[in-house]
Amino acid sequence: MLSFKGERDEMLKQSNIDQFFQTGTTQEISQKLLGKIIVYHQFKALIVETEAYLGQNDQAAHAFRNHKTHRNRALFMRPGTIYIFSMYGHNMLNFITQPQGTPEGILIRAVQPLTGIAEMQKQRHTTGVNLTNGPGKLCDALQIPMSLNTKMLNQTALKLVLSSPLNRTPSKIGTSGRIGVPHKGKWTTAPLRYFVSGNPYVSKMPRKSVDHQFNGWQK
DNA sequence: CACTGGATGCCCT
DNA sequence: GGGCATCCAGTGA
Repeated sequence: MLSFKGERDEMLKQSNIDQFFQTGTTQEISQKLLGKIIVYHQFKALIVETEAYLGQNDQAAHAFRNHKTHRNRALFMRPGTIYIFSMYGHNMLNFITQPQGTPEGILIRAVQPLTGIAEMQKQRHTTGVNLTNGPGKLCDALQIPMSLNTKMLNQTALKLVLSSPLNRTPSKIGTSGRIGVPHKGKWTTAPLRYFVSGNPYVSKMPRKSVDHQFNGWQK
């Protein structure tokens, strides 16, 4: 009985996650993720850069031509599923969007650390923006393991916080083609990468265009 | 700052 | 055995 309210709250949160990841296009959800918070154990960080991958028609997506293997099976699961794959020895964190069976997802490319920064520095053997300004770097910094692949967000230690006083709103959302997608025609140039304009933790953000006062967030 | 090449682990053919 | 949704240190302006 005592746990009833707690369980109800958990179910509410879960249906919020479901809603969030299947309301709107994957491009729209990618932009809504900017300023939301990832929590993993003692680590908290703001999402500042995302990329949309659009399923079976997208030449750059792992699910291109409805390609399904053991490695990418998470893509075909429920919205809010965690998809992690490793490449060149680095883990990459993705969230699944759209109803089950539609293999679209969002790659988290960069975050701005909020808590656990000392531990991140120890883990990464570096400081500053290099802690988390890339998809492999942020998984290393937050120590996100492959074992979370195919798990649901918020059902393990890895949470996504959709509404909190710590969430921020970008002053301006920048777009570009996705990184590392060469020679794929319109899928190379399509503006499917989204970032908080002026945030120093965005990958390849020129030092010159950094907003030193607000890091690209609304006040 | 822009560009380069080597290291790297794991999945797939 | 190849390819990759990367990272880093090195070079040369």
